[in-house]
Amino acid sequence: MAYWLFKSEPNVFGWDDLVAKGDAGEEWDGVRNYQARNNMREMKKGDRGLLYHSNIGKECVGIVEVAAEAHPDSTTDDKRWECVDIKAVKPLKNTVTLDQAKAEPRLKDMVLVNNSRLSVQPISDDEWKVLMELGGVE
DNA sequence: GCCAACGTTGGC
DNA sequence: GCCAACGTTGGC
Repeated sequence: MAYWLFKSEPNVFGWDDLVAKGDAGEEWDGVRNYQARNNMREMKKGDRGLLYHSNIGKECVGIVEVAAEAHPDSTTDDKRWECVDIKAVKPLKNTVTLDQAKAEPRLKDMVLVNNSRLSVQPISDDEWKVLMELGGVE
């Protein structure tokens, strides 16, 4: 199983909004970045990820799951853009802030720390374990 | 609100 | 195919 990190601005679409969507989840549309799109194409149904709040909070807030694999982005007719559906699994007991990630030596290679602008990022198995530990998830 | 970093666009 | 200019993102 692969792990991913999804970024969003909570005042636009945040964790609470995703939770409100329930098991149906939400189409992660609007991504107009090739790297992010390529990452989404790699996703398999059932892959896990974290939702990260940018600007406000700057923290990972909860665990999400890929509910549907890449399909055309319904918000555009441009064939280049695809997106996946994700749903909320459960919130982290402790949110993991960007400062914590930066301060954690085992996360020094995390994409979030080095390229905070990429909106959909891969997380390695090792990084995931550290994040779960920091997040208070057994 | 500012500005640095990055990605994309378009002229050559 | 290169690179300057531009727009956007996101941390501060």
